[in-house]
Parts: sequence; C-alpha cells; structure tokens
Amino acid sequence: MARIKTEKNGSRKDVIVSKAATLFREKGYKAASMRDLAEAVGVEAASLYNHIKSKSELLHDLVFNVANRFVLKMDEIESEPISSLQKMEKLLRFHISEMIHNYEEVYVSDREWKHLSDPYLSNFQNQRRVYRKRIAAIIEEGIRNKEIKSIDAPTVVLIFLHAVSGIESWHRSTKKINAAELEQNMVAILIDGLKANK
Amino acid sequence: MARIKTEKNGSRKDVIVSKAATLFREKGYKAASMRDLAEAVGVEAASLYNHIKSKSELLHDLVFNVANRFVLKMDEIESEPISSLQKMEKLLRFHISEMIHNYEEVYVSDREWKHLSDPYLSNFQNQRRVYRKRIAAIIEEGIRNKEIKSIDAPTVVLIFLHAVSGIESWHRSTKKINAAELEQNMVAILIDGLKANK
DNA sequence: ACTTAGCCCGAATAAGTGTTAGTTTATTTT
DNA sequence: AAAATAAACTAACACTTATTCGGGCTAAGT
Repeated sequence: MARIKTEKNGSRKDVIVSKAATLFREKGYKAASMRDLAEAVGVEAASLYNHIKSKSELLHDLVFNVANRFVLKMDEIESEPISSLQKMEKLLRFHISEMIHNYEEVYVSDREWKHLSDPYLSNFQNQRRVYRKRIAAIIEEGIRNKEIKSIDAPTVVLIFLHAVSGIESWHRSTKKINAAELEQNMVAILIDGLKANK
Repeated sequence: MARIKTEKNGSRKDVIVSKAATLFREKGYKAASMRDLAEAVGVEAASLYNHIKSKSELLHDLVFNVANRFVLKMDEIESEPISSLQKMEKLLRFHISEMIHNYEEVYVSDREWKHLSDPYLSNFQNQRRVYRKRIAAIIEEGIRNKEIKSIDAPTVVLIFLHAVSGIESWHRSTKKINAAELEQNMVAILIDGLKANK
C-alpha cells in the first residue's frame, strides 16, 4: 500500500498542502479535483481525508499562511527608521522575493482567494484592504516629505502590487534573466518612477 | 414564456456573451455554471443552446475578440512615425482605456484563458508570445536610441502588462478617482520610470 | 387565418464533484 | 508477539455539471 512520503520534519498534511498549491496554480481551485490531487500525492482520493478536513481548508491554509507573512513583514518595515522611499524599496524587494521563492503559494493566494467561503472570505478582504492602506500611508508620507512625486497613492499601490505579480510570467519564461537581475530591474523602474523630479 | 431581450442591433447571442463576461469575471469560468448564466439572462439553461454551441465557445469568443482588438491596435501603433517612448505611451493609454471601458471582457481574457481547450489554447499562447515580443522590440529600439534607460525589455513588458491589469482593483474601489486622472497617474509612473536619466 | 421558423421549457443523460462509511493493511507501542 | 493506532483502500452517496431531445408555444410572413 502506497504511503505518502514526508520530507523530514514535515507532516503528511504538509505534503498535501504543498501539492495542492501546485495544482491550484496550474488548473485553478475549482478545476482542480480531489482526485487530481490524490494522484499527485500518490494515493486514493478518500485517503486524503485522513489528513485534511476539506478541499476548502486547503485553500484557506494556503491563503492565510501567505497573508500572515506579508502582514508580519509590514509590521517590521513600518517600525524601521528609514525614509518612505526606502520603505517602499524594502517592501518591493520583499514582494519580489516572495514571488520568486514561494511562487506557488503566493500566486494561489493572489488569484484564488475569491473561492474562500464566507467567514474567511470577508476576513481576507478586510486584511487585504488594511494592508493596501498601510502601503498607501507610506507613499503619502513620502509625498509630504517631497521624496515621492505628487500622485494618487492608491493608484501607486495598485501598480505596485500587480507589477510584482507579473513575475508569474518570468517563472514560465524559458530564457529568463537571473533572479537578482530581475529584482534590480523591477526596482529600477518602479522606484525610479516614484521619485520626485529634482 | 420568457424571451431574451436584445439591445437594438444586437443578436440574442450577443446578450448571452455579454452576461457570460460578467459572470466569468465574478466567479471564474469553472465556477460559473450554465444555470447561473441562464438565470442572469432570464431563461432556462437549455434555451441557451439555441444560440450558442457550448460553454467553451463563450470563453473562446470573449478571449479572441479581445486579443484581436489588441493586435489591431499594435499594428497601427507600430507603423506610426513617432518615438519609441511615444509608442509605449500610446500603447499604455490604449491598454488602460480598454481596461476601463471593456472591463469584463478584458479581465476575463486575461485571467481565464487557461481554460481554453486545445486547438485554441496553444493558438492563444502563441499570439500572446508574439504580442509581448512586439512590445519588447519597441522598448529595445528605445534603448538603442537612448530614450529609454538600459534595462531588460521582457521585464518591462511584464511590469507594464500586469500593472495595467491592476485597474481591476480600481473598478471595485468605492472612492475612485476619475478615469482620466487614473490614466494620467499610471502614465506618470510607468513612462517616467522608463525614461533614460539625462 | 395559416403556416413556418425560431425560440423556450421540462425531462433526461452521462460524466464528474466532494465527501463518508466500513474495512483492510501497515506501523508503532506495550 | 499482541494490542492499538494510523493511514490506506473500495464502494458508495448525494449532488452538480454541461449538454441533448422532443414537444409545444409564439411571433412574423403569406
């Protein structure tokens, strides 16, 4: 009988969640069936339920894991004694790094959160709204200090967040520049685009 | 018996395709059922099949309608006798305008194309690849002419395209700035971020 | 007034969905 | 080695899915 092989220090549930991330990214949450997931894990569909409660729990776990990481980093950056522009750069680099190294999870959180069910759905939407406001606050501070050109902060937030999610294309691309270069290029365009003309 | 009400100069199929766009955007292609669509149209599910061939045809129609519009505009811009930076600005403004005025279709094309089935799927992916290369070519020309700072062109393309798709958030936002302002802000950040330092 | 073509509905189909129950097999603990 | 637990299996349930078909309604054209 085929058992789920765990990495060391990892539960079988961890294996399932991780495979789910890949599958949800590839096919989308709705289109990915529990039978697909079972096959990826190497076991029958029913056996998954010895380790997880439901399909939706998988999505929930993925989404909130990622969300918490971002909120935590935001706490850290906010409290640092650096300029607004430097905060934006740090945040940008963090987003890029997450998108590069935790691709599957981050991507799924970003695209599939709509399928959360309702206590969690509105919870997530709130967290998201607050997070964006915190970014906007940094930008507005930068505008007041004349480090950042005078533009609508929510628009910047929107460009910022979505530009980073473009790294998805980079992952799929065959002849890609290396990760460090990618980061440098993105910073160059986005942070330079923010700087006040002097 | 309930009949589908058409706008003037529009077929009943047009009504269905249009409602499908809204539905696919809201719930995603897979999660949106033909019964949902039927309800939105105001008719029973079976009746839809008097006007369309299949659910997948709906997606196909939406996606390629949008894709063709973009390719057509690219043809136009490429042949104009203006600088690379100006071409990029024109292209950007077109993308923004499309995202504002044909929101549902454009959004669906961007997010749900994965669910196309295979003669069309690879066809779409090809078109997409070519389109991106054409953008990259404009940028590279701008770099050679020293209008645009020396950066990796594919990275710019990726930022560019995804930043625009952020307008999705703008649509959902309650207190939004007006469309013209939004456009101006996006151009300010993205095109300025491209300009070579002088 | 009568036909005809277009349109809609109810019912049915076959495939696929997440999930549960009951049981068997493998591993760990005593 | 025996007993207990964990984790797998098979089979099935109760639904939902897209789609088809046959019959009937309705508006337009003669």
